[in-house]
Amino acid sequence: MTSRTRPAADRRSASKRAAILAAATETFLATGFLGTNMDEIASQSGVSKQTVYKHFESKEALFIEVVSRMTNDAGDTVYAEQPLAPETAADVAPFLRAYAERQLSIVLTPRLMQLRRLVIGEVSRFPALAAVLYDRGPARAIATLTGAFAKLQQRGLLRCDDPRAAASQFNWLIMAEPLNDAMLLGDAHLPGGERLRRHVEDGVRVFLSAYGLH
Amino acid sequence: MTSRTRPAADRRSASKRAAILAAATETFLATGFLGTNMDEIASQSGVSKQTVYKHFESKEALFIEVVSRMTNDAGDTVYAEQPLAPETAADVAPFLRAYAERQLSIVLTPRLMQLRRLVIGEVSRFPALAAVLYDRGPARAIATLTGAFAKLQQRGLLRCDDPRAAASQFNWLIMAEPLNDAMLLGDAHLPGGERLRRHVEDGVRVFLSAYGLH
DNA sequence: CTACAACTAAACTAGACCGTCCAGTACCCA
DNA sequence: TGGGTACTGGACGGTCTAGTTTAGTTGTAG
Repeated sequence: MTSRTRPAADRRSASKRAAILAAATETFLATGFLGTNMDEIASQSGVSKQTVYKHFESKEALFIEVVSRMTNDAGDTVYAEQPLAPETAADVAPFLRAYAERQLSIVLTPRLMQLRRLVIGEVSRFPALAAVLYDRGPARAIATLTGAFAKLQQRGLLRCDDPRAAASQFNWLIMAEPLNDAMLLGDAHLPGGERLRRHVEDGVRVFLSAYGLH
Repeated sequence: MTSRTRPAADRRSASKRAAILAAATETFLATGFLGTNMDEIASQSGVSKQTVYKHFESKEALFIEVVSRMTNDAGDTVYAEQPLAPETAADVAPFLRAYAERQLSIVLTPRLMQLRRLVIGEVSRFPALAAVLYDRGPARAIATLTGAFAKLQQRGLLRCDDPRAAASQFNWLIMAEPLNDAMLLGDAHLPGGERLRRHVEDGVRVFLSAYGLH
């Protein structure tokens, strides 16, 4: 048994591991799974190839680790704080607008768009990764909204029999257009500032025509 | 000059070309651009590799041809016939439902989902292909809807100042959820029958709460 | 029958890439 | 100081693949 804790060596090893993960993340995002080679990752992380294989069993294992990690981090960032549901009818629209703008500005970033493209392109090779992204992304967003809408319904601030359906509709009313455009047309088409605000405004108006107190 | 028309040889050549395109389509859809090899395409199409390279300059050229062709064919199928805009207020909801169901049932097929995944996964390598898919897909759908909504607005059957915005909202209210789910969770999650009808029903109801006469 | 174009089958070139191996080095701990 | 562990750097085996070449076949047109 050599396994008495050796803090210095462990710290060194951990930092190498982190460097490998960082380089692998950039490379996989830029060139995809098959388009990436392990020599490149090693050289980009300033580490020998042997060390890469000491930390990760194979290219596939490294890829899975990279994508899972990024997906989880992104999910945690988006849902770090839960906005509280409003108390009065007048607060509903501002609440929805604030939620939507926050959601859009966090999710519609070049890195997350590229992660999404990567995962979608590898659905047949790595279906589990896509399932995780689904779970940490849209599923989590809609679950959160469902909870908020159910509360609003109880307080008589929203007229929705089916909070789950309303949540999905709201989510996609807000996210679908910019997400789809960016997916196909590239990150240059991500909306920002005034465009984003108007888009949210329009979506919330339509949603509240159907479900608001009016 | 040897180029006197030789119908028999030309027919033979054209059918080989078609066989290559068919095999290449299946293979690229199944395994992606980098995951596909040219020997496989040759053998699947019952043709020598030399003949593949006689018809297509390179793997890239063949890929571009395959994807462009499939994208255009799909676009033409979806928009083969334009449903006419309705004349009376009572016809608006059924018209929207019919449009939506038709659109969904044509677009949400395993082959088109796989094409979309393929193109999205190759956005950085082949941005032009993604732009074409955007053009033949969502852009065309929204343009068609914009025209219909403008007509309905003129006839006083819809209250929308901005037919373009309304068209985008309607399109995504209908398409976004099933499209996104299928993209990440696979074709097994494509909705059909009763589920699809209820989804359309819900979407149309929300849309008409905002833009209908009532 | 001849010329010719398309095609076949298979070998081949040239290079990329995953994963392993090995000899030697740096660093930490007792 | 000695022992052990992680790391380096480069070579290497084995495999795969885009694209080319070569030698020979088929079938059609005139």
